[in-house]
Parts: sequence; C-alpha cells; structure tokens
Amino acid sequence: MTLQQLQYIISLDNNKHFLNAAEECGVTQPTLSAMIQKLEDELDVKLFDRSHQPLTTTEIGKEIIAQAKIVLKHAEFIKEMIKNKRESLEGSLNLAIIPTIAPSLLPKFLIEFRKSYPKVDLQIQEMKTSDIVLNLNQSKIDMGILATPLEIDSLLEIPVYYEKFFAYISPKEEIYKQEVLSANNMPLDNLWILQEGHCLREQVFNFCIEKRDSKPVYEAGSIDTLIKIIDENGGYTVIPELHLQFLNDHQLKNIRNIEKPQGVREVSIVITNDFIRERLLNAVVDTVKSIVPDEMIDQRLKKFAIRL
Amino acid sequence: MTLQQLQYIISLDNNKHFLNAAEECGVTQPTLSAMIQKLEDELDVKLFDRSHQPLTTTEIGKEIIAQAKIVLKHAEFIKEMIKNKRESLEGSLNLAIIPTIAPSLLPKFLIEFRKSYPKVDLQIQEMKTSDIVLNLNQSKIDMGILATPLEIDSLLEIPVYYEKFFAYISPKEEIYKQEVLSANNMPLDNLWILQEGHCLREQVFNFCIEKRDSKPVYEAGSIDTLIKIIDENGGYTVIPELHLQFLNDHQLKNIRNIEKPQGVREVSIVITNDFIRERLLNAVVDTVKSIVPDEMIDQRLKKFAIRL
DNA sequence: ATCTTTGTATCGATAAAATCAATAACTAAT
DNA sequence: ATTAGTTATTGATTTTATCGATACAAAGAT
Repeated sequence: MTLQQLQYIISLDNNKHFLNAAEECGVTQPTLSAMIQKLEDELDVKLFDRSHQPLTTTEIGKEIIAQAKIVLKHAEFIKEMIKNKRESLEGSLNLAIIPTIAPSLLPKFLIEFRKSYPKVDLQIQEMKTSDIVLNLNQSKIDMGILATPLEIDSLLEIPVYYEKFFAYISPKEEIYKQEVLSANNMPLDNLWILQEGHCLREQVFNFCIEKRDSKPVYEAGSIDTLIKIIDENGGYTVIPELHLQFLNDHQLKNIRNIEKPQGVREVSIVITNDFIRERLLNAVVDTVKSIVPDEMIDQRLKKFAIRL
Repeated sequence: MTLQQLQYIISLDNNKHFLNAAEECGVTQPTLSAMIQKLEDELDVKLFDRSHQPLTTTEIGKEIIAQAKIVLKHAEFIKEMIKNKRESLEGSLNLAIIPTIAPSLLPKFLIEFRKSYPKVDLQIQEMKTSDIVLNLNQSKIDMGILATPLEIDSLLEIPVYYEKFFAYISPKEEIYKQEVLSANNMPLDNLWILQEGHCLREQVFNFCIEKRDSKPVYEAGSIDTLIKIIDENGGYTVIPELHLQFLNDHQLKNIRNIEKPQGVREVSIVITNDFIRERLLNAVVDTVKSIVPDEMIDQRLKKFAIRL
C-alpha cells in the first residue's frame, strides 16, 4: 500500500472511469489499472466493480476510500506543518548575543521587536561566541547575534551590519594629540583590553596589534568598565561604533578614528543550517537593521571586516 | 513522500542509529540513508542532525515524526477495517431466497440464526433466481439462497445441501400404482407445474421431460397450491424433499420416488465474488446445514444435481 | 442479430526507483 | 595520531512503475 495507490483509488472513485482518473493522476490508463489491481491484490479486497458501466465502488471500497482520504490528509499535513513553521511569526525564540554587542543593540531591539511581533515569545541570553556556537549546535538556542565570520559548516551567518572600531584615549596619553590613529602603529603600552573569551579582544589583537608579543596587557570585563578605568587611570582602548551613543560630550572628545587599515567588525545573525523559520529570521534581521544607522548596513564595509 | 519513507524516519528516530534502524526496516544502511535523504530533500527540511553521536532528531523532525506516526496508524487502519469486516458477526445482512426453498427452510432458519447471531440485523426477501442474481450484481442484497449451479462469473456459490425430487401423484392417476417412477418415462398429461420464473419448473422440465415438446402444461404459483389442486382435481407434480414435512399422513401416501435418473437439486448460498464477510458467510452456511438432515448435506449427491 | 463505440485489461518494452555490496568519508574517543 | 564506530557515496543490479499498442469485454446503434 502506497500513498500513491491511495491517491489513485480516490481519483477513480471520483471519476468512476479509468481513463479520466488516469488523466487526473497524470498517468496512463494501463498504469492506473495495474496499480489499483495491485492494491486490491495486496488488501485481498475488490474495491471497484468494473462489470457495470459506469463502474461502481464496492461497499468495502467506499469505506476504504474514506479512510484513504484521511490518510492523505494527514500526509499532506506534514508539508503543511513545514510551511507553517517557515511562515509563522509565533512561538518561542531563544536568542543569544555576545556581551560587546548586547548593551548597544538590545535595548532598542527589545522595544522594536516586541512591538512588531508580539506573538513571539522572545528569550534572550548574553553569552560569549564559543557558547553560542555550542548551544546552537545542541539546539539549545535558535539564534545568535555575534561577530562573524565563524566559518563553521553547520552554521549559517546572515550579516546585518558593519561596525567600525574607534580608539578611546585618555588625554594623559601621548597619542591623544593625534587626530587619526594608524592601526598598525599603535602602542602596546597602556592598552586596556577585554578579558579572554570576548571575541572583541581577539579582533583588536588581530586588527591593530599584529606584532603581538609576550607583553602583558591590562584586562577588564566590559567596555563600560574599560572606559571608566581609562577615565580614572589613563591609557586607551578600542571600542565599537555603537558604543559611542553611551559617551557624554566630554568622553566623546577622547574618541579617535583609526585608519590604515580601518577596522570593522561584521555583526551577523547566526542560525543552524537546519533552521527553517524563515519569516521569523527575517523579522529579527529586519528589526536589527531598522535600529542601526543606514551607513552601517552598507555592504561595502564588508571588505574591511576583520577575520580571525 | 511515501509511507515507506515515513516508516524509515520513525525507525531511525527510535534507534538513533542508521545501521540498527536499517536492520529493523529490513534494508541495508545505504538504502536507509538514501531514502531518508530523499525525503529530507523533498520536504526541504533536515529531520536528523547526524553531526553528533548519537544522532539527534531536529525540532521540526520530531514534529514530523509524530505526524508520520499518525499517518501510518491511519494507513494500517485500512487493513484493520478489512480484517474486522471479514471477522465481524455484526451489521445488516440482506438475504434473498427463492419461493420454492423459502417455506421449507426459512422458519427454522430464522429461529436458529437469530438465536446464534443476535447482533446481525437480518433482512430477508423472497425473490426468483433472476432477480436475486440482478440484485446481487447491483449490491442491493448481500446473499441469496437458491438452486445452483448458475455459472455466473461474478458470483460465488457455496453448496449447502442436495434435495431430492419426489413425485406427488393423485390416486386418480394411472401412474399412482407404480411404486417407483422412472424419470425419463413420465407422462406429460396431467403434470402440474409451477409458473414461469420458478427455476424448479425448468429443473423439472430438464429432469424428467427431456422430450419436451409443445404440449401445454398446467401451471400454479406455489408448491402448496399445486398439491391442493392435485388433491382436488387429480394429476401429479414434482416436489422437493424438504416439502414433505408439510404433508399429512394421507398426502404422504401420494409420494413416489423417482429413479433413473434420480433428480436432485443443489441448494447454495450465493454471494458476489467481492463478498468479504467470511465469518458471517460461515454463520449462514452453518445455520442452514444445521437445520437440514445430515443425509442431504452429503456431497455424493452432487453428481445427480440437475444442470440447466 | 451484427457492428460500432466505449471502456478496461493485458502484453512487451522502457524508464525510474529502490536496493545492495563495497568502500570512502567522517566523528568521537583513546 | 590512531582506531573504532558511524554515515555517505559509488556503481551495479533488481524491482517497480510506466508507457504505447492491442486484445478483450460490455453497452449502444443500425
């Protein structure tokens, strides 16, 4: 018994005519005849009485066809389920986000997303990149927002914006006098940097401290802390563009552009490659893009993105 | 999507192991792999995550497998329905019986059958052979009790008993003096016979009036009437064995055996060849046999049965 | 009745598919 | 890094579904 055979007997029952039913099924009449005979043989039951014109469905045949319709309905429903899943804007969504993005993105994101998609039960956790990858692969979370590229086969990255790096420099520092910093010419001394685990740390190393040697660096747990330390103690650090919104006028004077090369991090929505809730994915992507300045979405920035 | 593929993913979900699942399904592991991949391609959805050990079922995969189980259940139910139908001793049963059998069989049959199978809703109609055949072929009745063989392709005959013919002769007749009648030597004069449409009429013609010519015969509507006519007016007729029970002692003296050849009619339960209620069929057959003398069930009588 | 017309089954050939054995590729653990 | 365990791939083979042509059967028409 196959779904196809069930389709065939339903069609024949509708048409009461092999040729018409065959046409409806997109096969020739001999094929339909053979397949229906085969089903009748397997079930050891005559489904149709072909001795009259037009042919009639036997008593048991009618019952079986009614049941066959139920079977096909339930089979079709599988495709329905998938379609729904793809198109649905409901259900729970477990989102993880790295600490160096969270503070500058989450506040606005939460407001926007909840307003636009109130039926989505949004759960957000802050975690570092490696944990996001782990949890994604274990299907413990649905989505991550983090710096890319990761280049992991099982994961899919959808870049949403490109964020420049800026130097935040204490007036006590020598380089404070420079209007623009050159990336490959930044002093290691007095560079404050995030603790291990933050990808931003690695990116900064990769980006401006190419000649990275054994010299010790000072470490902190968050960008906010870094800035406070520098305000009090001097020194400098590298912060992402979206963090500028949190600085007061006085602090903004400590910001310097970095050039040659210009540092940019690619921020992406990351999902597993079996993620199928396409519409929900678009919802997240669109929401993030809506709260980020247009210039940051410009794909041309991609060429400056730091790869680890 | 095929039922087989659904079976495969259910098995893999149970086993979390291609090799074991393949064994359970009675195929090799490559076959299982290929079939599951094919389904995943068709649905455009990853059902299993093979990157971990043991493999896991994806979120959507779990939902689909739950639905697949429902589909298979409903498909299996088709076979279940057929089995039930075969084995059931319930529901309605429309039975037709020819007039020359009805009076001698029905009274006892009704009592017995209703006692043994109270859940069967038995409906009985009396009709002549041609109508029974017609109604069987149109599925208007389920079963007929009549004289066979019919030799109709679409119908199935289950012989239940063999009924001898006896001559009922008025004492006024010349042949009344004979102790035994010879079938091929019976006079046409004063032979009373049933109206056209009764197969018994044709059987009598075939049986003892081989040299049937244009000579007119006298006709009546029932065996009872025939006997009353003969009692009053003289003449003779041919009656079936089971009718003897209705004759009084006086009338029984008018009975003569017929020999060379001995006439016998085969009485069968007749159904269409798509009849599947096997157990119900057996119930009817057994009931009829139980109310007929054992000698009449003897298969050896078959060779004397009259063919039309 | 005989002959069309219409409808279904059968036949032989072909195309599509499922299946297998062998083996490569991959994963996880030692 | 090596090994054991697991899944994917490959190429050959078998099975199944399909087709076109035609035979056969039943119902209508002449």
